[in-house]
Amino acid sequence: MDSMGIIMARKQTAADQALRLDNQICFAVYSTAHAFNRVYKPLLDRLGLTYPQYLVMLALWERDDVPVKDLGERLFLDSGTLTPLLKRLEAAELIRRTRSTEDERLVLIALTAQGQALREKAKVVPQSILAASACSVGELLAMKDEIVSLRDRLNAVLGE
Amino acid sequence: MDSMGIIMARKQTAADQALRLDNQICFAVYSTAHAFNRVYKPLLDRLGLTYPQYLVMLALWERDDVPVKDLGERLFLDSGTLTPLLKRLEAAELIRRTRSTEDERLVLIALTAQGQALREKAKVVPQSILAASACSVGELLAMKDEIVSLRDRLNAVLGE
DNA sequence: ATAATTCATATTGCGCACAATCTAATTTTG
DNA sequence: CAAAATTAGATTGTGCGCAATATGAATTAT
Repeated sequence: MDSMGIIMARKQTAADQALRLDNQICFAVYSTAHAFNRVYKPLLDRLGLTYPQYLVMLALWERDDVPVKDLGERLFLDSGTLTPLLKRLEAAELIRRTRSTEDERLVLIALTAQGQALREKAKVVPQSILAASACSVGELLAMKDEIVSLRDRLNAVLGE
Repeated sequence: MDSMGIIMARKQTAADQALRLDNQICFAVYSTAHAFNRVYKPLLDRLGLTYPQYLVMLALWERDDVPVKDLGERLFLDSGTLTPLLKRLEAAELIRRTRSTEDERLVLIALTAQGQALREKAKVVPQSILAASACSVGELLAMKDEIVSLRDRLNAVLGE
C-alpha cells in the first residue's frame, strides 16, 4: 500500500510538473514576446509605428512592390490581420496599395518616399534593443537560430 | 575615394543587416509565439479555453484564491487584459470572482469544482506540445531557461 | 466556351494586450 | 483625525491575430 502510494505520488508529480507555468517553454516565448513589445514601444512611438507595423516596414524595406500574400508568408500573418494594418500604413502615407493590372486579384504594396525615408530613422532601433537585451550579438544570434528552428518545426506540424 | 566608398559601403551593410527581418531575435520570438498558439489551438478547443485562458488556469491550478493583481504579476498581464478574460472564465463556470471582505479593493479568484476538474483533462496538453516541437525535454528546458533569462533582462530595463 | 475549382483579398466577429482614465478603498502624513 | 497619496480593479479605445465567410478574378477541366 505504501509503495503504491509512493508510485502514485511520483506519477502525479511528473504530470503536475508538466502543467507548471514555469516549465512551459510556450509561456517563456509568450511572455518574452510581450517583454520585447514593451521595450520596442517607446522606440517605435517615435517612428509612429506599432511593432507589427514595424515588422511590415522591415519586410518592405527589404523588398516592396509585392502582393499582400507575399508579406503574409514572410511574416506568418493572414489577410485578416494585414488588410487593416496596411490600410493604416496607407493612411499614414508610408505605403501605397494598388490593384495589379496584370492579375487583378493582387494588391501590390509599395513604399512611398516617406516610407523609404523612415528607414533612416529606424536604423537606431536595433542597437537600442541589443542594449536592452544585455546580451552579446553572438549569443542573440545563436538563440535566434534555436528559436527559429523550433518555430519551423511547429509550423511543419501545422502544415500536415 | 575608393577606400572611403568601401568604408561607407561596409557601414551601410552593418546597419542594413541589423534591419533585416531574419536577423531580428524579436521577430523569431514573435513568430514562434504565434506558431505555438496555432499548435495549442486544437488542443485547447477541446477544453473550451483560449491560450491566455489556459495560462490563467495553469496559474490557478498552482495557487488559487488570489487577487487579480497576483495573477497579473505571475502572467505579466494587466487588469485591462485580465478583467474581461476572467469574466469569461466566470461565465464558463470555471472560476468565481469574489470581492474580499478584508480589503475591498481586492477581487479574489477561486476555482470552481469544474475548474479544478478541468485540470485532469488538461494533463494531455503538454505531451502533445512536446511531440509537436520535435525536441527533447532537455533541449526545451535549456532553451526555455535562455529565453526566460532574456525576458527577465528586458523586463529589468523596463523597470528602470 | 462554359462550369467548377482555386486563388487573392476583404469583411465580420471575437478575444486578447495595453495605454489612459476612472472609481473606490486603503494607507500615509502632517 | 483629515488631507494627500497610493493601491486594486474596471472601463474605454485602439490595434492586432485569426477563424469563418464573402467576393471577384484567374485557372482548370470538361
